[in-house]
Amino acid sequence: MSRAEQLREVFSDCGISAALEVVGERWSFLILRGAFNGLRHFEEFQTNLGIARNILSNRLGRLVEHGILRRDPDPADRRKVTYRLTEKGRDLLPVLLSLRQWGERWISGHPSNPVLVDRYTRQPIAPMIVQSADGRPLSLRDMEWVDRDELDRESSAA
Amino acid sequence: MSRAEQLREVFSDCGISAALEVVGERWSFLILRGAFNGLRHFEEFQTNLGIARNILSNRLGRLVEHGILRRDPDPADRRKVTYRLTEKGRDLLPVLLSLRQWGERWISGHPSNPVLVDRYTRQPIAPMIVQSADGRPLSLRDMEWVDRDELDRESSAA
DNA sequence: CCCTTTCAGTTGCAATATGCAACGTACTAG
DNA sequence: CTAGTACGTTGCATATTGCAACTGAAAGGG
Repeated sequence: MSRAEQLREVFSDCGISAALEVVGERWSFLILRGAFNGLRHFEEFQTNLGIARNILSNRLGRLVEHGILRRDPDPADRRKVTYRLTEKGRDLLPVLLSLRQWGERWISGHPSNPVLVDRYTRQPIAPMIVQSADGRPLSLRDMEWVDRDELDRESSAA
Repeated sequence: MSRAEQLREVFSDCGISAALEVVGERWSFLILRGAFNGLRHFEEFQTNLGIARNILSNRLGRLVEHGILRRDPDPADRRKVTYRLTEKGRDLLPVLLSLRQWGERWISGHPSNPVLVDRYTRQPIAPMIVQSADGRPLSLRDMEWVDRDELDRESSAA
């Protein structure tokens, strides 16, 4: 095992590096965004994203491997292949929306199109926020990083 | 709107690609994770992440350029440089936490260390979820992608 | 059936990005 | 004055990405 691989091993204890191993490559998020917006087929992804065909092929394959997309032949047209989100893939929505809202606020400076709305009230969804276990919004100064063992000791001491 | 029109509209304008321009490169998220966990100095990032020095230098520079980190000389030791999150950087916390929680749930399979807790209740923060404007949790089938102009027409028609 | 087009890739090669080890420069500690 | 620390930079090797052309299977039309 190389030094780089060792380090990756050590830090894969953090969910972020674990997640990035799977969806951290270039184009992965944009492909997922496409999938959330209803893209299904290779040619749709390719023309809409403008991604190189070999890279698209590679990324779709990897997302399928990791169980984020499901790859099914189209029964109506046997040339076509349908890629769709699995539950694991759909569960990435908070990540995509957080990223999108941040980009809207700090980079592009205006809301994106299309808008994700509550189907019934027709209101756009709320900004993604960090909340306490009982649902209060928290800002960074209301929070603290605590070592897991330390936290266990605290609660057993109480 | 026809399906073809939908597809044309899907990528016209999206905060995700804007955000990825800035924080989408390899290591950027891990550097930010480090910053949120209290890393301040070049050598700290380097030894903790195991990232190559030239890449670290490049990424820190880019994050500073984009106003996500602030770079200050240390007044006590003029060899040292302090990198710290700006408000723009701190506002990436929902992205980092969503990603982390997804990685914990679907990849690593267990909670990461350290834990982010409510400073006062000592409870770990809640999972990141998508909510309606009035705070109800929403699942994907409660939501819908709508074109902005279309949404405006809906509300003026009502 | 034959010809053309569509779909989902693959291949070869050029351009970028990343990784590693060694080096440089400024500063600090002793 | 010397050794060590902090923050990089440089040169070179490897890996990833991008592009254009090509393939093969399967419609679709006449």
